[in-house]
Amino acid sequence: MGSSAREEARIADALCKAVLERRLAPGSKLPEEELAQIFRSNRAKIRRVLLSLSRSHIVTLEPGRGAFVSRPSPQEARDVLASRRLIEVSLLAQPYRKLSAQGAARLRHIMAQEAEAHEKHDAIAMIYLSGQFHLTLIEELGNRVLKSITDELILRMSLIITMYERQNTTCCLSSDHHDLLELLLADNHTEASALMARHLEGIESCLDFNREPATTTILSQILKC
Amino acid sequence: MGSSAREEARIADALCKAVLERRLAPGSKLPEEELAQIFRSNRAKIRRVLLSLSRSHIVTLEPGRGAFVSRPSPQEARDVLASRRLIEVSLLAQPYRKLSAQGAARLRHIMAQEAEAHEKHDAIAMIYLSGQFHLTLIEELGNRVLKSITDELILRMSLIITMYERQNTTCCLSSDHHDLLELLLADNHTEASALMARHLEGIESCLDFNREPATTTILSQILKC
DNA sequence: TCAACCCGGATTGTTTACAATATGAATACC
DNA sequence: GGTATTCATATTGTAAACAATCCGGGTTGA
Repeated sequence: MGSSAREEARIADALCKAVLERRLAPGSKLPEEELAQIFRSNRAKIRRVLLSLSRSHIVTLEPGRGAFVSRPSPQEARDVLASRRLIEVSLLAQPYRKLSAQGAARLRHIMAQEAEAHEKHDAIAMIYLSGQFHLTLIEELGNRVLKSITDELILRMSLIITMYERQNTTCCLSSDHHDLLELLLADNHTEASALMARHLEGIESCLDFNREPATTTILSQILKC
Repeated sequence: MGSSAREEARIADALCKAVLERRLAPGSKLPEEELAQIFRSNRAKIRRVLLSLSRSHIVTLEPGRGAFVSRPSPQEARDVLASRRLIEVSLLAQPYRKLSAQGAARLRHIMAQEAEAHEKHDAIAMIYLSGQFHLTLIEELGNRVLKSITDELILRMSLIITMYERQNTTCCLSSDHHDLLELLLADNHTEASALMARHLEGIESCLDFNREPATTTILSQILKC
C-alpha cells in the first residue's frame, strides 16, 4: 500500500507548517525517537522525512549528531531573498499567462481570509495566508515548477525572518496585496512589478544581519498531529 | 564518521551525470540491488540516494514497484523550460552583480573546453560543458541559491530533451556562448538578455511534444564508478 | 483462441537488533 | 579553582532478517 508515502507527507507538512508559522525556531534539535512518538510513527519514516526536508534546506543533518532546523547564514539569507525577488518581480513584469477570472477569485478569497485574520489579530494565520497569496499568484501567472521553487524559498524565508527580524517591525503589509491585484486586473504589469519589488524590499528592510540570535526552542507540544 | 554522506553524494553525482549526459534514458528502472553492486554499496544507501533524487524530480518512486528515471510530461517540460528562461533571461537583464574579471576567465576556460570537445566531436562533453557555462554564468551574475535551482532545472531539461528531441537537430549552439560573453563584457545587458532568450528558445524549438517515445534503456555498464 | 486465474520467483518495504558515536557529568589531576 | 580525562547514557547509524508486494509464466476452463 502507498499509504506510507501519505503518512510521510503528513509528517513533513506538519513540520513545514510549524516552520512556516515560526513555532519551530531555527537551530531546534529534532530527535528521531521523539518525533516518532509525537506523530505516532516509527524512526525509519521520520528518518526519511528528515532526509527529504534536508534536501529542501529546511533541516540540516549533522552526521552523528542528528537533525536540526536549519539556521541560514546571512549570505544564504541574502541569496534566498534575492532569488525570490528575481522570480516574483520578473514574473509580474512579463507574466507567463494572463490572470484569469478564476485566478482573481482565488486571490480575493485569500485576501478575505487575510482580512479576517487581521481582524482577529491572528499573526500565525496572517503569515500563512500571506505566503498562500504569493504562491497562488505564481501558480496563476506562472506555472507549477515556479510555484514549487517559490514554495521552498518562502519556507526558507520563514527561517530567515525568525532569525534576523528586527524588533518592533511588522513585515509583509497585506494592503500591498490588494493594490497588487488591482494593478494586475488593470493589466498594468510595469506598476505591479514595481510594487512587488517594493513589497519584497520592505520585508528585507526589516531584517538585521548583524545579530545572530540563538533562538533554539525545545519542541514539545508545539507539534500536534 | 561522515564518509557515508560522501559516498552517497558520489553515487548521486554518478547518477546525475549519467542523466545529464543522456546515457540514462527516462523510464529506465533502477533496481536497488543492482545499483548497490555497481557502486559497491548497500541497499540502504542506494535507497537514501534514490529518495533524494526523487525530491529533485530526477527519479520517480513508484510504491511497491521501485525507482525509475523520471519521464517528465509535456506540461512539466513546458513549465521547466519556461522557468529556466524566466530565471536566466531576467538575471542577464538585471544582474545581481557585475561580471568580474575572474568570472570572465572562468567562462572563457569553459568555452575553450567546449571548443576542444567540438573539435573531437565529443557530444557528451559538449552537453556537460554547455550546462557548466550556464551554471557558472548564474553563479557569477547571481548567487548560489539561483545556481542550485538552475542546476536541478538543467538536469530535468536533460530528461526532457532526451524524450522529446526532434530528429536531425543540433541543440544549444555554442557560438551563442561566445557572443553572450562579449555582450556582458560590453555591459550590454539588454542585448545579452535578448540573446539568452533566443538561445533558450532555440533549444525549445528543437522539441516535439507530440510523440512520447518509450526510450527505456537497460542500465548495465552505463554506470561506472 | 482467448481470457481469467493462480502461483513461484524476484524485488521492494519494514522491523528488529546491534554497533558506532556524541553528550554530559563525575572524577582525577595540575 | 580550573582544566583535562573517563565513563555511563542517550541518540544516531547500519546491517540483516523478515514480510509484503509485484511481475510473468503457466494452467484451466469456457
